[in-house]
Amino acid sequence: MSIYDSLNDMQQKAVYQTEGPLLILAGAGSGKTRVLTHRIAYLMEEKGVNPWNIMAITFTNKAAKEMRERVDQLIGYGSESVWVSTFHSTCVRILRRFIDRLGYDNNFTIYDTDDQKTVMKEVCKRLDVDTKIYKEKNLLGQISKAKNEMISAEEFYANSASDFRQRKVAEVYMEYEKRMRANNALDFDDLLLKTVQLLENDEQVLAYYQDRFLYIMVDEYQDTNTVQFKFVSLLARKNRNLCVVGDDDQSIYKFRGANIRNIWDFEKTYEEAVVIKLEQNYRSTQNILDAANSVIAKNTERKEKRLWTENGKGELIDFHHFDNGYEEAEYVAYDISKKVRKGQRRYKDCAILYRTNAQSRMFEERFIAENIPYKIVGGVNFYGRKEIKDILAYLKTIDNGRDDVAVKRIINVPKRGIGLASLSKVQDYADGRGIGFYDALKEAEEVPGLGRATAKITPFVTMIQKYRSKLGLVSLTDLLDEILEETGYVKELELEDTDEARARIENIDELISKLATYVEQEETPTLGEFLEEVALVADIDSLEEDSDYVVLMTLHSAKGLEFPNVYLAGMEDGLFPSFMTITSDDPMEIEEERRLCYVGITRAMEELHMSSARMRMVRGETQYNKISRFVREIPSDLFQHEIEKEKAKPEEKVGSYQVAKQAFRSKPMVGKQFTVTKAEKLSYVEGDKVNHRMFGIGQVLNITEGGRDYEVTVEFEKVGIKKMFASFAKLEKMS
DNA sequence: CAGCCATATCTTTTT
DNA sequence: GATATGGCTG
Repeated sequence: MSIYDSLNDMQQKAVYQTEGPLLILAGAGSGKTRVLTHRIAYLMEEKGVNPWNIMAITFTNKAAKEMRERVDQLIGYGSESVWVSTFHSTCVRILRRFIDRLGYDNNFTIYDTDDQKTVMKEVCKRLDVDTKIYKEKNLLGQISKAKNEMISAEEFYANSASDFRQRKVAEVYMEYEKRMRANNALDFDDLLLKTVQLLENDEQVLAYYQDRFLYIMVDEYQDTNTVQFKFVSLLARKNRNLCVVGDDDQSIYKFRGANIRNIWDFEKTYEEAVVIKLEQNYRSTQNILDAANSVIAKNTERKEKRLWTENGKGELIDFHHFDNGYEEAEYVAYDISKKVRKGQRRYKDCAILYRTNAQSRMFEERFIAENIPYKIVGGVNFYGRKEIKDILAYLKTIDNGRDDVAVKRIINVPKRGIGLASLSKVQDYADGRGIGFYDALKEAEEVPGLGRATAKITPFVTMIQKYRSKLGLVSLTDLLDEILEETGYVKELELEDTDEARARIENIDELISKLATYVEQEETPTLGEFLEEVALVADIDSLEEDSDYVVLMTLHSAKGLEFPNVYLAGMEDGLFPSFMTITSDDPMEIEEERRLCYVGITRAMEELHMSSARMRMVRGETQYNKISRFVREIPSDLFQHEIEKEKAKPEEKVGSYQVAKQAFRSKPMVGKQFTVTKAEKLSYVEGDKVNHRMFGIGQVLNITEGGRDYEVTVEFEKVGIKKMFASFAKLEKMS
């Protein structure tokens, strides 16, 4: 009796296939982590492979941690030497050691999205880029895309000669790179990109890692992008023992550069590859799998798989159509507390999954009212909070004096009376001398025109220098305490005496204990390493098994998780699938959305609920959405109740109630609203066909005269009924 | 220079 | 509806 006997035939085959390229197509819930962990165990125990010659790469820290724990349980020795980590931390480890060969300093800092934005703002200012036309976020998106495709700033520039806009973006890209380098900082994309550059340009380093990682395993392969693909290929080129695990039906990160072709073309890239399909599902009931299968079957391009299970049929799917989002939240809250009260479920058995983070708010409000413990994953990341970023910026400044973004963030926090004018003088001085911002601060008295501000800057510099000299002498926790004490950061919040300030203090306390935990864990804790760890955590990593709360998160965050009882909320056309994908010309977009739905359904083990709302507030405007097409793709005999047919004439639904409510609401504002531009007369009337630049063609159902503007209700062919202000909507009448 | 108020934009998803 | 940004004033 060996540990491998508990695996099914296909799983065993995957475990025993240790040599050469291997593609494991693992359907949802088919035990792929089991296979990977057993495979690692098998390599060590039966094949005598040294643990440090094995590498397993995942996307999240949570997955990495889980894998390591399970290998530990399986073999109980040597597992700590197996290299199990995420793409990003793997790269950081490599770069910390060798990035000096690319001309960077080895103690580079990692910039998150916020920091990138700050840099981008400066870039735009410097290059005189009109951020009304070229949005910072958009520019960063283009740069990120280029980096994911391994296009350097220089190449981008060379390719942009013909297009004015592209040329502008190229200039921004170059300046952005220049600043990142000056700050000795890398963004998330750089971590991968620089590592690949290093491996490509430095034979020594490449050979070192190729000989180190003799067996490579990659989890969630369907979500790898071009750089990640390149990274893995380079490492595996010599020994070719590359095992990738994934499910093309769960590829949901295209927007982040993931290339589903990587998994589709694996057999072309590695001609000798062995392919193994895992289709037996151990997670869900047959009904849930049937629903998932029928939805995903609508996709045209995919590797055929059909999940089956030995579990019973189980319960039917529960679908509800509510009038609005409040009722939806109310029902879910009620249903969960009922089940907990009856002892059928614990809170942690239940998860609410939605398309957009914004949807979490209503559930949150309801759960607070009903006293249901909950945890929201995603949204504003803990490390994205203002107070946390401020304090981390202090630590970063102390750790790496070249991190201008960090210095600028805190130089006037708490208020020291150092304003923008002074800062730009310092910046000019720094630019003129070709030195960093912080170094310029050190020479404040040399900076022309600073005047009185010098006296405010000097104490700040002295303080930072003091802490810097203390590094390594006092413990990190003491250092942080001193900083908080000396700057008066917490004291200021205490004086504020608001709920918000108290929440911020709590967050700071949590950061303190995180630092303390880190210091305890590590043999030789360093500030730099702590900052790095912090930079690479995702929110999902914080999910704890042992606490009992309902989990709320986006469908994206839910990938890889499972819950006995799942609620898929907001199943509406326009929300899920989103307008963007409905109106897109590219049919692949809706397919990606459908895969997301497939991911959602397959999270459920025993019970699956779905719900839609007829009316929903989205960014301050009311939308009337139809039931999601995905719901209708599920055979009706899988539902507990019959789902209403689509209304032929949806006009009734808008009805008099809506008009009356609208008139009522706009009345008190009438007086002053007349000053606002209001079209004298609209070019269309009820019943006309109109065109909207986003939503396409539709028919005008209703026009209401509000105080400020006409409110027009239109039923669009693609996205359903929308209510909009005439002056914003810019509807064009069609003949 | 800091605090207040008006406006604009957001909503797809995140390592 | 909520938040980030920009402009204005004290």
